[in-house]
Amino acid sequence: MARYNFRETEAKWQAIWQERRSFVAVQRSDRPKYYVLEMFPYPSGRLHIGHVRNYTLGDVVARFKRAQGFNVLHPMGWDAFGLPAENAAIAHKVHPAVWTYDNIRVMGEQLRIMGLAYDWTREVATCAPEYYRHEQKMFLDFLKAGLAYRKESLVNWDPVENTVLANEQVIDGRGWRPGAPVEKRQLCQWFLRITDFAEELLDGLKTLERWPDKVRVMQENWIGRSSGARLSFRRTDGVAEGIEVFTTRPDTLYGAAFVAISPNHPLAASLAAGNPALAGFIAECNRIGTSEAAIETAEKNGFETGLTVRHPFVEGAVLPVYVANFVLMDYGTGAIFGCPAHDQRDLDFARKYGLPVKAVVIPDGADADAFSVGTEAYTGPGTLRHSGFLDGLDVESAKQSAGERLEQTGQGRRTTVYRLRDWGVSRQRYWGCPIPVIHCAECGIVPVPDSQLPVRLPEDVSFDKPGNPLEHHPNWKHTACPTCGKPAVRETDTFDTFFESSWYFARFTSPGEATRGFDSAAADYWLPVDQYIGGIEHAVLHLLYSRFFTRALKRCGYLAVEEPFAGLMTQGMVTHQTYKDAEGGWLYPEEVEEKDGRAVNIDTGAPVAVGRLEKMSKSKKNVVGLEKVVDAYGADTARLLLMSDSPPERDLEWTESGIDGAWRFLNRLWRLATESPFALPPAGTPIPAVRSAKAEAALRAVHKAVAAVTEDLQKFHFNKVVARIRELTNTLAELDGSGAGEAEILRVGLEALCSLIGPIAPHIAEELWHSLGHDGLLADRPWPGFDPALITDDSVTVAIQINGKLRATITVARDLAASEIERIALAEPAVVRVLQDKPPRKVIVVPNRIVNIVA
RNA sequence: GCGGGCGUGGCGAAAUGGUAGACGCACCGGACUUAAAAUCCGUUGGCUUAUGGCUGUGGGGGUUCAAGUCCCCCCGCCCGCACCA
Repeated sequence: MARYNFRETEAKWQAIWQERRSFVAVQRSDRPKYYVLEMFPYPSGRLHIGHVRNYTLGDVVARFKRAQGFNVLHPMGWDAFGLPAENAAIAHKVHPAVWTYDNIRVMGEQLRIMGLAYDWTREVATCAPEYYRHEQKMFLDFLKAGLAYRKESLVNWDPVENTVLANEQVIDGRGWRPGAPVEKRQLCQWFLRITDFAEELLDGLKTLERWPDKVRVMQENWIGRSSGARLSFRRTDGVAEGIEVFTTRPDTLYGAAFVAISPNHPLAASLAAGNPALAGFIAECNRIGTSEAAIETAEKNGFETGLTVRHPFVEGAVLPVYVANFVLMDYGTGAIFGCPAHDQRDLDFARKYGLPVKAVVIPDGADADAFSVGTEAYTGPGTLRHSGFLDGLDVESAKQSAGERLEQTGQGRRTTVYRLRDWGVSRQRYWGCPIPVIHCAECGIVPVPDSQLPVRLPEDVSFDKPGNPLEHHPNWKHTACPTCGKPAVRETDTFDTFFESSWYFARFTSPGEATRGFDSAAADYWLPVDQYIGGIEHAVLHLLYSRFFTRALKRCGYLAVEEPFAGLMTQGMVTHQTYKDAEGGWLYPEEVEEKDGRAVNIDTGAPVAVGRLEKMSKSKKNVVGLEKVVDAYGADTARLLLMSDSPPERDLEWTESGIDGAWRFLNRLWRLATESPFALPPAGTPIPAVRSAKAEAALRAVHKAVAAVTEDLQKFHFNKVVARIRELTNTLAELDGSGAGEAEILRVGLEALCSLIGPIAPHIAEELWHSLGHDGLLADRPWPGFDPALITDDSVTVAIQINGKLRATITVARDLAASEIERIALAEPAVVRVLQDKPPRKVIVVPNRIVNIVA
């Protein structure tokens, strides 16, 4: 018999699925809907095998849910705007659009050979005007709703990419993609008012029960809610305007020793105008920058301004005002009061500048007068002392009470602040969606009227000069003001590319919709996405932006849901060993072979250093090409390995032996179905009532496997699914046809195996299903059920322990009375031997499971 | 510093508080073969005086008839955030 010919088989079934439109989704009410989505890729070039784990995970879910009777939507598209296209344009003199669409074509082909059950009729590319025109409209709606605004502010500037980055896109002081240190620049930029939703976005996390805790925590931290009070310190120099600070510890106000403002605080700037020394100090602070390394090593420095302010509660008491380098302008009010005894940073500062340290929170059990703070601030619980009206209160009550007093005296109010900043969406680049506004000298900022949408990117564009090509374009930006008709200039900034990915999941519900981004009825039918799958790296970026965007769209009447993704799975990376030659250069896996237990260069024989497991990436050359694997083993084999061994959220190591093992298994399954040593009865032959013990056990194994695989698929325990399928295959392989019913049960078992492995290895499953004599598609078959009576055995193995140690096992009838089990257990030779005639002190019998004898 | 996660054979991993190591990879032995590949069968946590015994889930304690699993303390690794007032 011929080996399994995966090349022919996979191509054949892919063609049939396409021809029969098997995975084209239709809105219908007779089945519950299920929307499964993988984070769509940026078309950057070619996919390697590591990329497709994500898509395979989604595909297994999609195919399983479809078999279970859900109306499944499983679309795919391209997050097609982005800087790499422009960099390629600069490096290779190729137009970004050409480069992008080339990559889409190549990567689309790659996805197709994996046999993924996508509804390709819904494919979208976000760089198409038919797509981005709708987000221009959304932006204008946001503008009307007050959710978009323009302001000048200090922003993150990436000097390599020559563009602004949002806070979320700066990691450790560096740009999120190329990793260049980010600078601060004062620029006029468009922002989306994500902070309007800070509370909702935080509260909404609680409803996302099918999200990993890790992601929820990360978003929680990013939004960063703190409750406290704002209060204004009155100046002693008669200036009416006070210094407003935010604090989470109003209870410690009696321990206040100073007030400090940020070097970027407006007051600091105005004071510096008449004070060269202060101006120098501020310049020094800004020079050091905000990078992590700089912050780590920077000493706490302050500059005494000479200003003093009045204590809010203590008549006559005054505090000095400093400019301090550790006070951030963009958190709270850009000013703090310092309570050295109960804040480590304030303590360090106070010690350095000789400020008083007065403990006002006394730990329970400590002597209020003797308690003092040395080099470590006390931040724990306790009782308020030396604190006027707060004396005797605990910390929580004192916060309350101090807040109330501030409100009563008109000096402040209790409030909540967030770490979250508004989302800056302006980018100074070409390959993005143009921001649809016009700057008119007379009328100011004028939205582009709907009738003039989309604002298309010009096709004739030059990348000769550094900076924004739209800015340099000879005529694109020149236009007439829609309001007054006079010459005006287009906005030349484009949107952050996270704009496109913030609503594509809604576009997929009605991708042909021409008047709006999507049809509301379609969005309301399909959304939220029931299962979203992607990398953890978007925990705060894309996943937070999308949650905000969905709420903003709801406010503007586009759709009804608030949370776009009801379930989220963050898959681990695919890793591979790394190889380096003597010069420290990376080598591809195919350049390395093993010889006498050592890794050597396949051409030169030179020794190769085997490095640690790392995420597959082009830069480390530890990638395995997708076509290479599919050519040698087929898509099913690759899919099987990607689902085996590791649970989805953990990393998966790609190895040659792993792919061999997966390939061996598929061939074993193939042989079992096509080369059985005894003839299978025709499809539909009933299983005889009288059957051999072996046949009976096999039948039960089939039902148990169906039950277990169904449950494990539901829980996304795909590695266990594969184990169950292998187990059943092993059991069926032991049938030799000698006993009554074996042939019928082998057929039933093989049919079940087709169904069970269908979501993972769909091509071979279809082929075997067909070869077993079925005409229809396995993909159209309902998920198999099981007989509950057959998944429990009539006899059970009961473990017998003495003092918790296993001494024997006995096989008894299921649900045998405890007293009977105890009698049998005590008669076991091993038990008798260990007990040596001494009567047991106690016997615990857990029916059908275990007996523990306490001797 | 704060937050989250993890720690089980040579490796990837299983295990509603109830027989630790399912399933696989690798290794070793055997069958088939002139030979190899492929395939099939078998062994494989460690120690041991071996049809048995002891021991074993990062370390230490605790709860329980029974702990990889629950509780407390400690160690190590990974990830995220971080001058956040």
